[in-house]
Amino acid sequence: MEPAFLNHLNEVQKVAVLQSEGPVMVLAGAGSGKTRVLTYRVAFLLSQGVEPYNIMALTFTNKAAREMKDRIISLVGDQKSRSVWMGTFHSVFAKILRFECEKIGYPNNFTIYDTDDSKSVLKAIVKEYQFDDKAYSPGFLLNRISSAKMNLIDPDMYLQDPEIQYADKSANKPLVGQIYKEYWKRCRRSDAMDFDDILYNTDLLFRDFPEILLKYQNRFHYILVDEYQDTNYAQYLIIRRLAALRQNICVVGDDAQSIYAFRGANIQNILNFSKDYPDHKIFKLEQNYRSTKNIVDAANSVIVNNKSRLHKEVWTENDVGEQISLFKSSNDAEEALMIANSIFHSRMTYQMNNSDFAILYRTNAQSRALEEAMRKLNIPYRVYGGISFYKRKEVKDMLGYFRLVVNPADNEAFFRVINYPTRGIGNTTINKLSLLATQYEKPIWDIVENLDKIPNDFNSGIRRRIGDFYTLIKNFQLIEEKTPAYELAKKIAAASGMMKALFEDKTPEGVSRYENLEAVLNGVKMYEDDFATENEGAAARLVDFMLNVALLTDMDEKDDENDKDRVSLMTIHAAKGLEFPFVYIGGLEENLFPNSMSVNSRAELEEERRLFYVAITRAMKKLTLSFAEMRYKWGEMNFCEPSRFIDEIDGKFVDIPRKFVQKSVAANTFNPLDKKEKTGNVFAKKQISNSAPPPTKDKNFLPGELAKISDIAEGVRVEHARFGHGTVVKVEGEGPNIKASVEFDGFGVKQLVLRFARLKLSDK
DNA sequence: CTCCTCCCTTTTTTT
DNA sequence: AAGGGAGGAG
Repeated sequence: MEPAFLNHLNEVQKVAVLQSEGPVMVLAGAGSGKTRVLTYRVAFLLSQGVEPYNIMALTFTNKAAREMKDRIISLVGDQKSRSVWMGTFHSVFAKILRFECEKIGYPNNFTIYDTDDSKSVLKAIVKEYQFDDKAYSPGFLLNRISSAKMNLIDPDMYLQDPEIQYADKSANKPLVGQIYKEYWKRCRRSDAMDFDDILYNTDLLFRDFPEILLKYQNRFHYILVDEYQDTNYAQYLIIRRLAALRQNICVVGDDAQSIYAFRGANIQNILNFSKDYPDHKIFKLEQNYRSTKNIVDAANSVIVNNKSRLHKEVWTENDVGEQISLFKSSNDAEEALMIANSIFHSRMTYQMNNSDFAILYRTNAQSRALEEAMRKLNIPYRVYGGISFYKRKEVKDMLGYFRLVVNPADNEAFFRVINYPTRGIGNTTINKLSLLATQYEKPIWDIVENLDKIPNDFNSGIRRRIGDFYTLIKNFQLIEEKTPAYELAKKIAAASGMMKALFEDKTPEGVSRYENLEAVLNGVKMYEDDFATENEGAAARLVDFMLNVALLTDMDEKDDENDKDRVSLMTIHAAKGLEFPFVYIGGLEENLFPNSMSVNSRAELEEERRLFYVAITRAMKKLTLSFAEMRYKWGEMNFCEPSRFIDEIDGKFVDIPRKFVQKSVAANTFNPLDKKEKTGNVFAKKQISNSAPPPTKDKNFLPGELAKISDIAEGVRVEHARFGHGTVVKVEGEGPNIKASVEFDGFGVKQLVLRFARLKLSDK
């Protein structure tokens, strides 16, 4: 008999859920309930008697996994749902590696290096080899290495591949392969895996050890993958291996929402599905339940501009709803205030909660101005992403101690804590130790451990200090296995001297840092409790906690139950999979969104457009777009052009105030080049003539009007609020910093920054 | 060895 | 705007 909860689904969703055996792909438009299908599928399987530990569900964030789990619990109960393997690719496979990695030469207390650790290793390599640190910046190298690993290319393959070598040589960076090899060696030596290694090594494990693969094939009878369009090659291959035996695999995805190509996501994975599983079934979910007709249609009108996409028609039976609003502001601070104001009023008018609102943006840096505005208007908010809790210095330091206790070979952890709090072991000493480690090809810890057996020139004072540090850490290493995580963490925190150092710092920052340390310890405690629930009361060790914490992001932080009613601020990437009644998208400007890094190729531009599509389709009831004419970047004010994406939305869905169009076109006259491009855009033209009469051509400006910057030229007569009338004698500078020297009648020559001067044209 | 100041780069998105 | 690195004083 079908469980009653299946009545919550529409016909297609239901069929997709009931098709529980064999390969299934669900292609689903935004808001059409794809996560719902996954959730109900798991619930359905459980209700049919499938054992929870036979199901693996991979999601994009830990938060998504947790929400799905809660939902399943509410459908079929706690007992049945608890031991479903649910989580991100990284967290699920890190867990498997913890059990199996000895096969591939890692101890099971391996460390997971985060991006900062990886960069720090790369920086050290470039420095030691005295390579050009401009050409070989850590960020660039990590990108290269990461792409290689995602495509399962190890250093030897990298060095032997003629195409890659040619590309690196042409880019004048022939040494990348060599650095990759050294980086690989050092990670191994430190018993450390970076994010990409988790996938690479999982694939390696399954590739080279068929008996292990078989074990997990027999373990996971049913495999479900969310956001399939964003999987990379390594993830694709792992899934294919695991599913090969039973072929009970269900993937859901939407090619129009693929926004992680920069992280190796490959749309090919969707196309390959049909080839890999000839017996597959495909279901298309095209009815949107989330958004108003206006929003759905506007999103469709944007995405048709992409050439590469699979055919899919998203439609809705929902109300037409309000038109999309467009805000124009003169700078980022004003934009933020407009948005904050609008939230304030909408919340009153429609009797909504703060949590019904979200502000989305392209880059994390944009959150600052928005936060200020929210504070000014006393609107509670939460920023997701940005500087995550686990990236703060004091938190990383504390975790550094934990890491070194759990894995003595972890060099990055060693560097981090050897002299913090300061214990008289300075850079010279650390460099010497580091050099010895490279010479002996050993972790630094081994050098420290055997300092009296190897020749060195440390004086007795330094030896004693190093010895003290060694003893401090060693004592904890010896009891790690037998001590529950929280108890050990508390001891380490106290003995390290960190608690004391920060407790004594009574500055506000110091107090907050101390609180952060307490939060870390609370985190250990909470983890220990969860671990006990999931493992029949077993006590978590610190090593378990560390594996988990390395893969947490602050998207995953649990919301404070008592303080949930906040406006959400996040990047569009982070907003994927979420929905809000009211959505604001800020910073719709050329070179910001689409980002200047992504306007050089069609593929990149199309990804930006998909990102815009994702942003639009987060909105349920009301969408507001916003752009500013000026914005701070790297501490400097810059002029901005409205984003081309605004023009791509069919004008009939957008509410453009009349005065606004005139002003906006006038602003564009500033840059003659851009104007040419704009008028060449049929969409733009049509939109403007649809919504407003053509703007007045203002060659014959009227005296008394505020002058446009382009009008200011040598010889022009102007009027200033304080200095009165005068003649422009010189114009210099560029963009926002254009200055004019004006000879005022009676005040002499003054230099004015035009964007502040508010000059009027004068006929006197 | 430690602490301070100045100068430099950095930001596109994330597990 | 802010954090990290280099360089100098104590």
